[in-house]
Amino acid sequence: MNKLDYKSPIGIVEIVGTEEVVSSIMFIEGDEVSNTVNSETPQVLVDCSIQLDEYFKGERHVFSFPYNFEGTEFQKKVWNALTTIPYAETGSYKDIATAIKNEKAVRAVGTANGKNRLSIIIPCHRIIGSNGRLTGYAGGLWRKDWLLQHERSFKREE
Amino acid sequence: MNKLDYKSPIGIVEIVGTEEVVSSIMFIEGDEVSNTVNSETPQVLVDCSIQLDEYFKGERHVFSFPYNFEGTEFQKKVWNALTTIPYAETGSYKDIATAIKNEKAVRAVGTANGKNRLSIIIPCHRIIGSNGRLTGYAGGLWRKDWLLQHERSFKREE
DNA sequence: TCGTCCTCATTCTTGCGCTTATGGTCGACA
DNA sequence: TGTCGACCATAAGCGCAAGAATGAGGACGA
Repeated sequence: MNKLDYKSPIGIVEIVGTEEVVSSIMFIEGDEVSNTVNSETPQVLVDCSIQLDEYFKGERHVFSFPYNFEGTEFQKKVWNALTTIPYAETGSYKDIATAIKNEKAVRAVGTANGKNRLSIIIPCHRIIGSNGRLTGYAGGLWRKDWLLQHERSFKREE
Repeated sequence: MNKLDYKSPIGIVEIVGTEEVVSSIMFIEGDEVSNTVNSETPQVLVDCSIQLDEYFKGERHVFSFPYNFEGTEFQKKVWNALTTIPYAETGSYKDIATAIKNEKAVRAVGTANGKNRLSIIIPCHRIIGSNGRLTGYAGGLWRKDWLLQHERSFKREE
């Protein structure tokens, strides 16, 4: 597996993938970059890091590079539903449950959410509790909070 | 479990049992007696060792003290069949298989035979191959051979 | 005498199914 | 606010059952 680290304002992001697709984008501990770009780094990983950089600058609201996620049927449905939430907006776990026609599977949605390996791209951070609380985030609640505020500050006027 | 060692001409025999019945009589390695008679030794174990001594002297052909064996239904049938073979005589594995009305279970008889824990009392040593070979014995083939010759030399004239 | 195949209860090994515990929830109620 | 019960997919823990391997044999052919 090829790896490439991107240094974001809120920590190192490790990008993992094959020659053709990105399979994992995760915040990792520490503040040192271990995997830098070299002659063997697949172009897709470089593209990903560039788009992430644009995202953190507030310039990019939508991503477009090849990625794939693997999981159970249920998880895929949840993750696909997540991508329908627009930039800077939020939805509740129940909204997702309803969207995939399994209204009572709110907790299962939470679990599937936590299994997502494509941070930021699949916007887990836009899912909050029905009461407005953040409730949880694999990368840490403070990052979830930061990401939401970041998106709101760069929201396009309509 | 109470234990008592008996020193036979062909090695130490370990007698194991409760206060009332003997449950195991096995040849063990080494030539030193570890468990000797003391005030706590159940009478049944002492009786057993006495009868074994008589057997090894050629004086006893039939045993009579309380013992019990545990095993599957099949094993019990095999072991019961074994006890019908008279002193100094032999039978084949097939004979036993036939006796328990399971003629083709010759190998299974061999396996059950090997699981017997009451050496000498249940005369595994009297079972030999159809071709006359000894084929096997948990305590070692040389002991099987010795026991058979021993019994033949003390066989009662009829 | 040696090798091959047949046969049987047991034990060991796997794998599947069921049960239980666990979460990034929600809603009602106090 | 805090507590509590309900609801859902996973993961992990168990139990049981089917399959493979084993062994103290026997019959047969080379």
